[in-house]
Amino acid sequence: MRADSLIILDFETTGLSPDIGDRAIEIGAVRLEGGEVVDKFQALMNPGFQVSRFIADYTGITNAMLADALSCEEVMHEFANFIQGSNLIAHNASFDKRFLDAELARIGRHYDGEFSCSLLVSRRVFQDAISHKLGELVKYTRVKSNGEFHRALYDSEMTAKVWLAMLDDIGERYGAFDLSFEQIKTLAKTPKKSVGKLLAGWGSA
DNA sequence: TGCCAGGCCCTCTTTAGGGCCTT
Repeated sequence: MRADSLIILDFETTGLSPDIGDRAIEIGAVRLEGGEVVDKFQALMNPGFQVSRFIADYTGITNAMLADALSCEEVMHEFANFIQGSNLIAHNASFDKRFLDAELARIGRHYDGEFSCSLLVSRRVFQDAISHKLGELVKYTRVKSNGEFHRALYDSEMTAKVWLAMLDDIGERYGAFDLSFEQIKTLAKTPKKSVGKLLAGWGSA
């Protein structure tokens, strides 16, 4: 595992759960090293059935676009190669992890990284934010955006910028820099009221 | 921008209910 390589990923899907037949239709991801985006991955994928009007409207991904796309199986083999050796971040990671696990299980592939969640971390670091939706966090952190949300690569890029803004905020407020992935995972499950003490302790260590 | 599912988190809680997030 490369401690300095972190992949922020985002799926667009046909619905909310692979347990009821939903499939991935797009994957986007950026690789962060040393606080910089050093690589990107984006691909539409054909789920083998028509997506609903709601999903087409929500994502802008139409059935015509998917008709020319590679299959989920072909794309996910490429993506499995892309993420090997890196830890993973997603906004509301429980959602993306379910789809990643389901799509990789279909092709017999595995990944060796661990997940953490930018939503859970943001609820702890930005406790005064009115909302922790990705779009609202982009405004809160004053990240530049053209508003093209709900496409996988764009959302992964915005998540990466919010993620870096959170790390900057932790550094500025607590003097805690270069947190390890294990520290991030600890932060993501620490009770909100204990977060200040935890980060102050890391800052003075 | 949904009614689907599921994890997190809060509270008028824990033998539960409902809002927040993700598509």
